[in-house]
Amino acid sequence: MGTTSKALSLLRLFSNSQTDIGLTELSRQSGMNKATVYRLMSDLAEHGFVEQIGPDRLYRIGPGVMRLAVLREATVPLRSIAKEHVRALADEVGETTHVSQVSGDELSTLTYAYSAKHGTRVTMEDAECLPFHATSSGLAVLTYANAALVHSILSKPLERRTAHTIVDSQQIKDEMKRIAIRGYAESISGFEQDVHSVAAPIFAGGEMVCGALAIAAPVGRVNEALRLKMIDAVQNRARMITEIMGGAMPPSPDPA
Amino acid sequence: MGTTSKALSLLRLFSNSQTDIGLTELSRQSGMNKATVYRLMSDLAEHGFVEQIGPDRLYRIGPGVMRLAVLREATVPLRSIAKEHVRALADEVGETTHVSQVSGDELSTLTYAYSAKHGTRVTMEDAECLPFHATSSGLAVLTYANAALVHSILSKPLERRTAHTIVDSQQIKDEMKRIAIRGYAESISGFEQDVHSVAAPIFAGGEMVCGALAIAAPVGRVNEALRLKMIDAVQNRARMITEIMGGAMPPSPDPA
DNA sequence: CCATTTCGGTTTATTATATGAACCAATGGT
DNA sequence: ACCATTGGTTCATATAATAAACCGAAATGG
Repeated sequence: MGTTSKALSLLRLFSNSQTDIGLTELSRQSGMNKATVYRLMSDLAEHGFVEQIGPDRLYRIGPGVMRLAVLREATVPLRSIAKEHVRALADEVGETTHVSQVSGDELSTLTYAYSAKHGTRVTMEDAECLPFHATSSGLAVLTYANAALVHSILSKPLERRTAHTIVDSQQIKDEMKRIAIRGYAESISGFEQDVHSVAAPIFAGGEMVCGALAIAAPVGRVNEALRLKMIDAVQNRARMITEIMGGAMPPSPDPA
Repeated sequence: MGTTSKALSLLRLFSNSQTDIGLTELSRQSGMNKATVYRLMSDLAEHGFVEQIGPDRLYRIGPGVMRLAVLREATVPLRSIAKEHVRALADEVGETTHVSQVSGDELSTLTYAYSAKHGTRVTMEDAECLPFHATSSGLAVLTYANAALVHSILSKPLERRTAHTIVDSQQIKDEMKRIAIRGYAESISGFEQDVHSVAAPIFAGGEMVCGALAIAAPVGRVNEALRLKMIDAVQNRARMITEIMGGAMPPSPDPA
């Protein structure tokens, strides 16, 4: 692996459950030598990708990423567009909604919204990485992703998140065929227990899938009426976002 | 220079006036060999920091930075806080406002807001890099920055942006002393012709300056009444943001 | 319509750079 | 007082980065 890749892979260790990490801990989790990590982190810090904070010199994501993010949004405004629609969709169906985004072989939450309609709701975290095989968003994306990404995901062993998680790659492929025909993906307790979610893909710049829009509700609340409403609403909204992003949904495959 | 630094420095070439750059162009502008740039960009692309787009394979900032940015905001929510106050301040004084953020030895626009009050206004661009010596925001930040940053900025030759730009480092230092006493910085046509701006520093996590809040108005519109209003308003708002960010303004130096 | 330039990408011998074990100094807990 | 950790540093060794030349494809232009 190249030196640059090593440096960038260190950034993957940061998450909302681990926002501040020390030098030794980074070394441990990455498996790299402490001296190496030190130099790499120094390079990253020099460019504002991380910063060191507090008396114990923990690292955290730095301000430099904000400039790039603002620039990214000025070029491809997925997040700002998604924010509006996620809000509107949450109000429309009265459940938690979110948009996630593909980056390489990762899928991460870009923005989400809660509905005030019910006292109980599915809760979300910022910048969470979602598994492709265990979430409706992941399956929606995977269905329309290029063969390289599909292979990359399905060739590795699939983590069992709950008793309902599908961990057999062939079953995933079969499900993808059905999703391609229906136009939406569905997951019942596949990622988190008691969460029922539906998702539809978002395309940008032609027929390239760039993410997914999803609705997540507590399993107990999803009767058939709500389910149909969720499916209908999520597809409509996803189509709207796709259109604004200058994307196009590829035609449904011939069911024959 | 380390390999990682070289890779990251390539990202600096992207700006709102140059969002998509080809391989050869990157090589030219960075001064690095084309093969080197190719490999570095491949590494960056692998991690989603850049992506290649279109038939001519131009590079642009990739989706991967969004995950980090969302994570950063979840940790240090400067942008989301700034957005509200920038909006409120623009409405309050009827002029363009913006918040910029320090990252290493760069200062970049984080968010801005226009006022609908007047037909003419100062316009802004996303993610623009501001010179420390020629903008009120830059001077506000520099005044409270650590000695290393001050030296780093003032030891290089200062670019003359307009006929009014101060390019003498000693004059900048003198001005910084005045700013420290007054608590705000002011620049009249120092960056762009016909723009009069005032700025106040924002602190986070103790007495560390992390950026600045500024108001920019057309020179012709700034009479003494408006000027005083701008100065008062920008300082008040900056204090509010600082407080929310858990920061503290260092005490004014003894005028003696 | 052919010649030329420019593009993104690739190869390979050379060389500069990254690496990691051992080592410090400082801090904190027992 | 001691041991275990921490962040950070050193330097001989080994590995990975580099740059010139090259390739095929696609524009460019006479």
